[in-house]
Amino acid sequence: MAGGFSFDSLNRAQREAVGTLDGPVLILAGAGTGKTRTVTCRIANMLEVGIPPENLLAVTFTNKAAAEMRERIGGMVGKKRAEQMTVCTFHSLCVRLLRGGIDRLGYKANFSICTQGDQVGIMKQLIVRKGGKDEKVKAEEVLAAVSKVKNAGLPLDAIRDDFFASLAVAYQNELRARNAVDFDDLLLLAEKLLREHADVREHFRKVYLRVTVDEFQDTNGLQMQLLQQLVGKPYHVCVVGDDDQSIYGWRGAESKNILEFERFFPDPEVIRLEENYRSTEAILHTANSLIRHNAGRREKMLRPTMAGGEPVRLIGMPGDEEEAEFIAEEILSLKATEKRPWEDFAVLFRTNGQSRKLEEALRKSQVPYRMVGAQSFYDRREIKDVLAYLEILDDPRADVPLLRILNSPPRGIGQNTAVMATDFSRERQVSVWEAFCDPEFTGILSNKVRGAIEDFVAQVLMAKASIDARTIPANQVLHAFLDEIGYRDWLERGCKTPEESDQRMEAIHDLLEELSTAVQRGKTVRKFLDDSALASDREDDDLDKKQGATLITMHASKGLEFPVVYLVGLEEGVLPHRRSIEEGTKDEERRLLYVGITRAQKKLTMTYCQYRTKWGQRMGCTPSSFIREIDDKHLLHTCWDDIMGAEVSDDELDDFFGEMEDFLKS
DNA sequence: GACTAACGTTTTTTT
DNA sequence: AACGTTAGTC
Repeated sequence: MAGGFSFDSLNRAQREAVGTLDGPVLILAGAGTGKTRTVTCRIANMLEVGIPPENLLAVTFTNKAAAEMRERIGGMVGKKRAEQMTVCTFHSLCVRLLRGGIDRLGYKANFSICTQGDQVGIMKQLIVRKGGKDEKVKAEEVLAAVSKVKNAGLPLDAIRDDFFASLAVAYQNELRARNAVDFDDLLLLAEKLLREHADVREHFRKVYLRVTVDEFQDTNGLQMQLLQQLVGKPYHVCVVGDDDQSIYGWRGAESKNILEFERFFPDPEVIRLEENYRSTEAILHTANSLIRHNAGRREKMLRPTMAGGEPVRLIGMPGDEEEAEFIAEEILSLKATEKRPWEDFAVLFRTNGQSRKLEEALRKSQVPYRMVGAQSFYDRREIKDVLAYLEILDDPRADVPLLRILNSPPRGIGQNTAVMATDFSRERQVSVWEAFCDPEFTGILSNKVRGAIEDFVAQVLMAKASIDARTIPANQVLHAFLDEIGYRDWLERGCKTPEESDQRMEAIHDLLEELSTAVQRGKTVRKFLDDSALASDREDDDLDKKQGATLITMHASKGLEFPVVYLVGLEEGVLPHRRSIEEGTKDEERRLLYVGITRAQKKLTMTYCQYRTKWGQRMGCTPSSFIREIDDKHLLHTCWDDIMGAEVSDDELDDFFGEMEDFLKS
């Protein structure tokens, strides 16, 4: 084959998938069945048969997955062609569509993207405005309801609770007034744009002749509708997924999309990848025996290619402290006895809160580790602030970032002034910035506040002019601006420890660095901001660059694999999570455990505790109900006492001999 | 408007 | 236990 890659190493099903390029294709790819390899080969094949790269669209679940996929395809067919393809998430794709056409939907093209934090901030204000100070409704709860109806394609007044519904409407008006959209709006508006404007739709259908969607089990109803708008006859669309790994139902994901794919795209070629190359028979048997208990699956069998293997261990621990210490100590000893690098080990947990004890134990045992997920780099306050400033310098009429940084650092423009400015801007249908520049507004303020606003406006205009002139790189202008307004000083003063201060300064430095490379590569500031808003990736996000054992949530572990895996906290209320029991979504928790189990290649250990410390209080635990469902053919059920009992006696023996030696010497 | 002290709340998972 | 929010003070 010409392109420097061949299909020789693929099995029959994989080869069929790679060779079937026309019409709708549904690839059901169980865990560890070489899905990524198959998909990348399939796309490489499209390029090989002469389909131009710019006509290919591949949608992934995360930006990181997108970068990886592009990389791998680049390795097969050359970097240049890989870079001409569109590989991105649904959300990034929507930004791309909307930057060009959102004006047709009544928004201005320079719309801002609200992240979670922005949304919560806006909603909190609205709750106070509409319900009073003592209103105890939680912003997150209302937003969850809003998100749910948006993703279901329902109008906002479909929310049952009247107060919630009125907040939802107010929230949407607020976004609209600030020319901002949230994550759901990106999908909603892009779908609307394609549906209502035939010329736009036809344009993109001609651009994206072949569409591939990865992790299809995690798409929601809205994304499915978007896909339908995007793909016209003869439906050259390929979706890849595994309904057993659908773990984002709480975000609106509908495994219905995969179960009823043929309803949307008739008569698809259905290809099953069932041969597992990742895990031992013992691990796969354990996984299969668990997932059997879910109803309404696309029945499939994961067939092991590695017979036998070590039995899966299930260990009962006294408490979460012992659980963490046990794992830390065992990693330490396995590293020595089995000559494994730290990177071979992963500890998977249900909630981020469980990581603290594990981190402490690993630190104590001096096991290097890397935390994946947790607080996103882009969610850190200083990062959000700096990005807000950058957005202001790009376009000061953006209300959301302006209100964010209006008084950070304090410059005499407080809450009251902010409220007055937003009220004025709402009445006049202008941005807050324009209110600031309007003498009719500044005229009603005290001399002191007016002066503060005028100074601020002047500072921003000065820096903006410098950015627009493009003689000095944007990162340098921003850097100088932050120092001029005293942002870094202020931030540093607010830090309690020197370490905290170092961390925050470093984060800002890293961001400016990122901006610098982005600008050098010819990206606009706007594009940089868009990418940042949608980036889930952390700091030096490349997992491979960091060394150490991996600490990760089960959700974030999807798509990864490790030779040695620990699944902790198999307790009722933790996994399955208490809330899933209340809401009757235990099936999803079962899939989550299934995902966790199938991350393991060689050695799997699951643990549960008798008690767990929660909010500084010791709480009793009962083992997870899932434990009963697991077949014990390859299972070794022990407890901490048994294992430690043996080791303690060894230690005691050592002590005994040590004392004897001392005695003899004396 | 800014700073401090006590208070209450929290922990599902993420684009 | 740790964080963010709120009330009270300067």
